[in-house]
Amino acid sequence: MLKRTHNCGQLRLDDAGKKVILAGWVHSYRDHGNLVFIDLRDREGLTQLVFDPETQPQAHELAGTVRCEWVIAAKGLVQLRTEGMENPKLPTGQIEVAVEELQILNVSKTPPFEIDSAEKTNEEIRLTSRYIDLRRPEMQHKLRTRHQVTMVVRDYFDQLGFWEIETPMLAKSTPEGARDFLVPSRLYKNRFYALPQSPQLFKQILMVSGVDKYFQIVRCFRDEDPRADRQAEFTQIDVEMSFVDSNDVIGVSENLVARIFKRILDVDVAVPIRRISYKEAMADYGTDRPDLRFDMKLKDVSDIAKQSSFKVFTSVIENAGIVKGLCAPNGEKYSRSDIEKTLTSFVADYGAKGLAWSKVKTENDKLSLLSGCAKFFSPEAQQQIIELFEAKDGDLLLFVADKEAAANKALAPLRCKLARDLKLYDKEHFEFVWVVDFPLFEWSEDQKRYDSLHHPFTSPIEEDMDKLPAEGGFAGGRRCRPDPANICSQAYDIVVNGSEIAGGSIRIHNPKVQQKVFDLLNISRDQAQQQFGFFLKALGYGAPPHGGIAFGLDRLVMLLTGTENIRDVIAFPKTQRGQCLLTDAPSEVDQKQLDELNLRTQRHSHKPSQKTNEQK
RNA sequence: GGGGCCGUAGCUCAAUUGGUUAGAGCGUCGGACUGUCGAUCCGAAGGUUGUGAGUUCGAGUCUCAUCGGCCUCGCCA
Repeated sequence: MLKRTHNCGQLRLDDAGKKVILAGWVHSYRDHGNLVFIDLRDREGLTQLVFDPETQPQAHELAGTVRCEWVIAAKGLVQLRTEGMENPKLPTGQIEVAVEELQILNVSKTPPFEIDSAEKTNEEIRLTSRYIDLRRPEMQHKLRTRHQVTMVVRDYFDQLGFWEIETPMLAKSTPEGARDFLVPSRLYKNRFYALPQSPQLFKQILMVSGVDKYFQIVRCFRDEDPRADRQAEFTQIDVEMSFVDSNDVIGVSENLVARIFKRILDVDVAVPIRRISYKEAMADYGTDRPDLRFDMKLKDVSDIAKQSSFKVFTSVIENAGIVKGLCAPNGEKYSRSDIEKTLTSFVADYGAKGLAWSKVKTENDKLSLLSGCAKFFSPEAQQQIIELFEAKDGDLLLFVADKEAAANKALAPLRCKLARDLKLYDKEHFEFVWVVDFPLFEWSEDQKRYDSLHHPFTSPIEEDMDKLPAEGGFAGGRRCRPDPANICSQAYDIVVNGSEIAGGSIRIHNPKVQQKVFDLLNISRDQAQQQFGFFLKALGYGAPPHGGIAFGLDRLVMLLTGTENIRDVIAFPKTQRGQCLLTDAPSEVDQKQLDELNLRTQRHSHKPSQKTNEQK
């Protein structure tokens, strides 16, 4: 076999005159009868090979038989291309390799889709023949970027004295959180491991162990329905540190983010990254992961609306609801029917019962509200609204009247949709923000109890310790004033362009405080012992104050590569229904395997698993 | 579990109101061709319209079911 001396993206003008050997895939061939050209591709690029029947008849003849995606090696002379024949689209376009010897290393069937037009190809086919899809330069760029990010991460944490430590994949099922993937135990009948939703408890225990600074690039599993930016199997950059407060973790994290964006995209991230409180985020943007590339803040107009004659508004306010809205700059381009069909049905998807609107127009040298719900407002009220939103001629005001949480739920995505439609931001730009001061709990109406907003191991701020319910009178040495709804946590999320890329917190390191949180979450003592006993016990043996954070690697790489689809940044992703189209997992198993695991399935029909796209 | 969009040649798409033998580009195969780079020119092959029922004289088109893909609500401590 000819051993390559260079890759296909490497040769330049300066290399002219060198004898080289290249190897790769036939990207395309152009057979002129006389000359044959082959664009040879590997992950580094394309190089043109030229075969001349006059000088190398043997190689030329063989080249005529070659087809796309065959694997070949070619030995020849690097030469300048004839004048006027350079290809400015290729980095190697100044030169070509005049082949003297050609070896066919392997033939290939005709690929199921053309490499060049794969961008438009049905994803189902791309996933079924993933090995072809991954040959595409765009996909290789994403694989490479992902690799580069993990290398920056490892290098960064190593320099700061962090240790990368692996934690078990076969772990214990936890009652809270997402649905677990279960793995039956062969040695213990009726017992199961769970694949980790995150290494949360292990990393905290590593702090108890004195590891001090831990990180891990780790696979996590949550058995919930996928989305465009979510897979059941995903990767976290998991971090935990001892003897730290929020600012320490935030500092380490934002410097990492800055380094990643600098190294990968040469983008400077201004550090420290600004912070806003959860309360502010919810009030101004209706979500705890606001997209700050554009302004268009939400405003509560309840005070003005309750004096209107609009029944929808007044009755909602009487029932403890609010009227909240936003001002879409130049939103007049939405017609009445756009608003009443498209936008109204958009917010309806998020549970809004309606969408009130009004356009802002200049009349007699004065801004006023026009059409829609304008007629329900007095001229004075209209002026108040215009001032509140700082509305201008041609703007569109949109309102949702509902309970505060419901209004936010509809308005936050509406705000993003409008910004997208109206092109209010630069797609290439990144806007970072820390969201801090989350409440520790939120009331769950379904379950009639409090729920952790972050997770149950998040610590309250010192000042709010005494708002936890009493447990034998103990409240961190202070008197108790139970007020769970108003406990502020030491949690923090970093949000980029409306996407949460990391979240973390300072943890509870006092077993008594931890126990009280479990109590409040209505986790019984028995249950807590059974599920978290090992952890509570560990906290009892000198747990240092500690905290950490976890980054979503997949989403980070999506941002860095400008991808909207998480499957594009995962080499072998699953479909929306959790299938791997390449391998046909999940598949049925032999009865023998089930017997060994002491498992009996409810349906015994053992039809052979269906191959989706068998190649001939 | 709910909602939406989609499924026609290997790939991307077309096919009038339900009406003749389902078309095109790319790819594939064969041939031609002195420098191409999305080569060009000539020719050919390639289809159970995802699957199954139904309505109809007649279904790619309408109805129902089903399978699959994507988006989304719920869900995702």
